[in-house]
Formats: sequence, C-alpha cells, structure tokens
Amino acid sequence: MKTSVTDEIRASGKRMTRTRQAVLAVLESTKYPLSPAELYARLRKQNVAIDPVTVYRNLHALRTIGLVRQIKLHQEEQFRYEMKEGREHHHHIRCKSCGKIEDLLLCPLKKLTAMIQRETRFLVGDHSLEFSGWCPKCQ
Amino acid sequence: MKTSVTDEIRASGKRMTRTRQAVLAVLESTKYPLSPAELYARLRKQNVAIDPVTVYRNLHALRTIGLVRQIKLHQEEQFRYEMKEGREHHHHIRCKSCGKIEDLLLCPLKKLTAMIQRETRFLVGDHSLEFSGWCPKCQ
DNA sequence: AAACTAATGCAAATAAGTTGCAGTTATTAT
DNA sequence: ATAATAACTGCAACTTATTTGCATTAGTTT
Repeated sequence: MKTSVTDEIRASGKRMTRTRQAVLAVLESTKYPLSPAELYARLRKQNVAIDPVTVYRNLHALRTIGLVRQIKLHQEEQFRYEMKEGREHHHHIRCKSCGKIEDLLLCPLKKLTAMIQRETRFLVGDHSLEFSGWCPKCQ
Repeated sequence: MKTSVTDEIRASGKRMTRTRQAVLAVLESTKYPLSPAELYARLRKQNVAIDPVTVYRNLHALRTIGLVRQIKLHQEEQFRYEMKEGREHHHHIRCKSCGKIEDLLLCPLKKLTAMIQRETRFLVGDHSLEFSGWCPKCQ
C-alpha cells in the first residue's frame, strides 16, 4: 500500500488504522468487486482480527473519501466494493454457474446516451451495464 | 384482467384467489416495476385486506409461472416486479431526484454481445442495462 | 356437497446492513 | 515525549427486505 493512500485518508480527517490497512490491502489485491462478507472472510483467513461491522464502517468511510466505489450487480442481494484507483469507467460480466466476475474494458454507450436524452428528455447522468453468461470453464 | 390469466394460473395447478386477483390488477395497471412494499401500499389504499407476506408469496408464485418478471435496479435494496405480458426485452431509466422510472424501448446490445463473447470467451446469456439521470420535471 | 390441497395470516427466522455505546488507539497540540 | 482529542473498534441491538413454519381458510375437482 502506498503512502499516498495513507495521506489521502489523513487529509480527509480519517486515520490509518491496522484494520483499515488490512481492508485496503485486500481490496487492492483483488481484481473484482468484493462483497462485505467476502472481504470479511478473506481478512479472517489472513488472521486479521476484525468485526464484520468494522468492515462495513471501513467501506463506508473509504467510499465517502472517494477511494472505493460501491456497486450492485444485477440480481444480487448485497453491495460490492472495489478500489477506484486505476479502475475508471468499466462494466462486468458474471458467470451464472460459478459466479466468476470479470471486467469488461469497453463501454459502447456514449452515442446511445445522447440518443436516450433526446428521446426521454431525461438528463442522463449515469448508466449501469452488466452481462451474465457462462465462463469458459463452465460451458 | 383477462380470463386467460386465470386459465394460465389454473393450468399450472395454482388458484385464482381474491388477493391474487388484486395483486395482478395492481401489477397490470402500473407501467413501471413495483417493489413488494409499493405493491402492498397500493393494495392497502384500495382497502384490500392482505398481509405483506402474501404479497411476497404471490409474487413468487406468479414469477415461477412466468407471468411476472423480477428485476433489481442499480443501487436499490429491494427487488421490483412487473408483468411480463407485452413488456418483452427492455431497459429502464430512473430519475435521481424524484425516483420516477420509465421504460426504454430500445436495446442496442445485440452486436455488442457478439463482440463480448469473442473477447471474453464467455457464452453470454443475458444483460442488464440501466440509465439514471434527471427527468424533465426535476432538471 | 365432500375432499383435497393451495393460499392466507400471524409469528418467528434469516440475511444484509446500520446504529448506540463504552472502551481503545491514532493524531495533534503542548 | 506526553497528554488531549476525537476517530475507530467490538459487541449488542436494531432495521429493512425477504423467507419459513404452522394452523386455518377457501378455491377446485369429483
């Protein structure tokens, strides 16, 4: 973990604690968005003593600072979280069989957004797009 | 409500009860997907005596028959439900200010799906796409 | 009209997430 | 360094969305 992250946290009036460091380390080393429960399980596996509530509170704090992004995948019950850094605008595809989640690097919706603004008279601010199917192993 | 709906329900071994009729009537008269709580509130407003649990059980039953579709909008906590009939493949846009939900009639993702299959090696089965922004009144 | 069994209401259980509180600990000011 | 401040933590309890158990009610079939 970089000093810069610690600095960002301190600059926002928050503190870099041992548990927060562990939470950040897990998020930074995972290449797909984690649910609070998954995050908690990984921390326990690494023998980090932490309460599930603290996981939630850390995710909330990191989100308000802007270090972490909260997302909700289609048809899932819980939220997922990922580091914002180096993961700008992107979408996901998830395997219906094993649950594997991968990033999609393309976003083809710029043109479409303009069309929707015209047709609906909404001012479009955001979109979510997600695919699901079967990953190579599960086909 | 058409007889055909009643027939579909009976054909699947289910029964057309008074409460189920009321649930269906509300769903059929609403042009955007309702959460169980919203559905319950509308029923109460019409003085339909029904328990929230019964709303859930009806939605589940109607869903397994294939009359109703369950969806989860981006960043929302609960599921929403809409009649399948006459609402085939479509997407939604929601106002970030007043919560208004509208249908989008277009789906521009056929070509994209093929591209994603090639790039990810996933077999793509489904996608979800949703826009949010500000409706004309809230701009 | 009787028999069968789906549907209902109520209470209680689950799952995901939040909040209150008292004790701990990272920061800051001395 | 050290004390003072306030963020952070764990634990228990709460909230919200949804599900399940069970005894009773009521559509459907014969």
